[in-house]
Amino acid sequence: MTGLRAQQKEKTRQAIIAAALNQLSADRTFSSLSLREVAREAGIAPTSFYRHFKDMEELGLTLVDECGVTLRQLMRSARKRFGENISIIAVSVETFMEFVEHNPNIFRLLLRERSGTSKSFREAVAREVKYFTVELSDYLQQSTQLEPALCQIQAEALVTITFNNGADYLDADPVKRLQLIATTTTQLRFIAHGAAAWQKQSSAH
Amino acid sequence: MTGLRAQQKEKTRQAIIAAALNQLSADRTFSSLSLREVAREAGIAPTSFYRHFKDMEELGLTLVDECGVTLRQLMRSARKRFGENISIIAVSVETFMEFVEHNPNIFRLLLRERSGTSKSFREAVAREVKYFTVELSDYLQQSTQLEPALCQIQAEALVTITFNNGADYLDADPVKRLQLIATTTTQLRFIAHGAAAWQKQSSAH
DNA sequence: AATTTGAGTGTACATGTGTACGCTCAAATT
DNA sequence: AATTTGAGCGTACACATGTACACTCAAATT
Repeated sequence: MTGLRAQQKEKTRQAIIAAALNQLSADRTFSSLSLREVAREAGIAPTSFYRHFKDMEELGLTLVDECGVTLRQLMRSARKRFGENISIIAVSVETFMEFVEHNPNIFRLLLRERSGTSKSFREAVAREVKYFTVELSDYLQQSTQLEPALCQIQAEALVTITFNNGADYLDADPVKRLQLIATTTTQLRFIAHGAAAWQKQSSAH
Repeated sequence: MTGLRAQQKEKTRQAIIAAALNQLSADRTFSSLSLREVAREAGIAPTSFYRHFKDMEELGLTLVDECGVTLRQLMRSARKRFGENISIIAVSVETFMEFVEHNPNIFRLLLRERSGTSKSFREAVAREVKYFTVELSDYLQQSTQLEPALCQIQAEALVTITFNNGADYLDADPVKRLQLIATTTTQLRFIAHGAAAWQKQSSAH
């Protein structure tokens, strides 16, 4: 009892999402997309759009949420790859950059709307980044024995660096991409090292 | 021989710039501004705009450049405040956040157009960030004796962290702002500490 | 079999946009 | 004093947008 009707609806809903994602590129902000254009590419009349989303904004928030799901899957897969003969930092960076490489448009959406025009967008992105940060902070806490507050600050720095280098990765050629992975890894190690030293120093004050 | 005519022109040119800056706010991207609207606020006819700028894009690039000038002035003043009884990291963070506080709209412009739609915009912002990074890297090199490559990577990380926390600073209330200054300072120290340790470790390999 | 529902359509409209074109008239140049 | 220049104006146009409204017609419900 799938509901043949509901099935079709879901199908065009996906077509709308796909059309929007497809139009998000290096030179297209989400807010520069038009309802009509998205509808056109999805193969429906402009007014049919409203059967699925109240707004372009509602569509955008859906995309951000979808992105969050993908990112969390990614993190799970990263944890699986860790432990053989590769450090947690290296595997995280590599996995993240793979994500960027395979989902450039949706990553660009996150990147832009993080400091974008719509408050609910900014909040949605902040939420996704927070998931990312909290899980990392928890991981650091159990694996490094550092103070919670320190883990939190450290995690925030790690995420910031990774996220931003991801942005550069988007526009880089293959050679530059390898360099970027190396640079990012080094910068993350700076932070990890510095945080550990910080705790030692302050507890031995 | 100022040219009374040229004086007037400069005046309306500044009016255009002021109007654009004024319209850039938390919920207005540069690309969402319209020529007509800017002209309206500047008190001129839409078509008069073209006497001053070829494009909205040309206006935007002018704003970015103006921002660069302001930023460099800021860095000079930061260096003057250093050395009394405050560390270079602390004074840099404070100065930067002051800049953000006093020029929220222009900082938002930088922030957004960095990953924005127009290539020439992205390049212009990248150029300004690079000035910032290079000067910092030079400073690190002469004051810490670390390898040039290491200084460069370190400077990039420092700038990334500062820039991003500046973005959060924009939307924060006064209490959160003080916290942010403290957090940022700590994160920068992590990096500085980590970079120094990195060099020791690798030279003693 | 009769009725209700709702996804998708097509038409229509008001609004805002960038910019082409020809004008004015005061400042600058000759 | 005569001429040139150019900042600013007003009109006009073609175009794209969001969405209101009344519709169809097949699937779902009764």
